[in-house]
Amino acid sequence: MNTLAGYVLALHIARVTPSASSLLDWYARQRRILPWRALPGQSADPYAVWLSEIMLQQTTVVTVMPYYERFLKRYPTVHDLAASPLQDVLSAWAGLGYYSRARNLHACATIVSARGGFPDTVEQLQALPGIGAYTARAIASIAFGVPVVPVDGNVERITARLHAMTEPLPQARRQLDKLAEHLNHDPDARRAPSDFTQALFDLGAGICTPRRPSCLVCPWRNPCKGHETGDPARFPVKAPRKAKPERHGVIFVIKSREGALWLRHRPEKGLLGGMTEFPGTAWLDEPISLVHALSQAPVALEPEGRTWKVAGQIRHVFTHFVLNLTVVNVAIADFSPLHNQDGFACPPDALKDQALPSVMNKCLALAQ
DNA sequence: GATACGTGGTC
DNA sequence: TGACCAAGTAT
Repeated sequence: MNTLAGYVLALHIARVTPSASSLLDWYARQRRILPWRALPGQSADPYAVWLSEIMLQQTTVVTVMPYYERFLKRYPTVHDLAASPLQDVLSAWAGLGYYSRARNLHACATIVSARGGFPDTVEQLQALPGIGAYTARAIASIAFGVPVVPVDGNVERITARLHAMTEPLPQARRQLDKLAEHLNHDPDARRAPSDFTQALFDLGAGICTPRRPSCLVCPWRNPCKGHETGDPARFPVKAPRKAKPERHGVIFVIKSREGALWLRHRPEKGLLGGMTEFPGTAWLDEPISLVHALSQAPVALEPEGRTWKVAGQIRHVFTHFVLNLTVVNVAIADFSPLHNQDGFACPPDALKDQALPSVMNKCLALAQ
């Protein structure tokens, strides 16, 4: 950092110095009870903290809750998770999104189980699959009492508001990291790393919220420059996002007389990596003609006894594109003609154990 | 640094 | 209705 930038930064920090003790006092009264969170005076279980942190990446607490409970019941320890086949883990993760998390979760569990437990330093944690700069610091501070501040969306928002930062994200990220780190210079924060980290999360989730922050009851209202501007909700400033392109495809829900469905596994990497899907065309920028698509069905649709029908269309929004799928129902006597195709027959009662992502459940719902 | 990577809820 | 948002990571 050059001298001028350093000077400007020092000036900001000198002007905005919230006290850790006021936040910790607020947290002692207002802390949320969460299943992965230790009660006051107890120490957190690293496995529970890790599992919750991975699930909570870009995902709300409400969404995570039932998945977390199910996972903990199914995999009580990291060793149980490590011993499970990846497909079972993907099935348990299905619907939660960002499926590389589930693949990395399993890989991480294997390593941790083999070494006999989680490491307790930021550096060693961050070397594990699926654990980046944020999660390593979250686990280290919450589970092991290491005095570091994990910078997630909450901490970014709180910090950007404290300093009324006008530099837009994501460019401002490096500067926000620096400013957030200074929160930890307060000895009161360093004395209680676990509580301080979780207090920041709760402040971000309950008070310093994205849309309508409740500044009147905020323990850090006083030094907050964002509050001083009268419109704290405009921080952090964000760069405009790019428009999502549309993609199109046709998908076949092929059902046998006995009610079994023909499924296949997606490639291990990339979009919905390792998840289960119905066979179909590639997803392309332009709509594909139905006639052309039908020729790509895994089974010929002509012979007597096989019927097909367009069930309808589904529209599904992914992170970086919008997918339009035409769902075609195909009725077939049995799966013998598909024997050499890429895929497998799934009996009705085995469907719940499949790793079907939400987009595929949407197709299934339409087909039935 | 930019891009790929899901989903469901809210206003 | 659509745009934004949620405890980010890997490449």
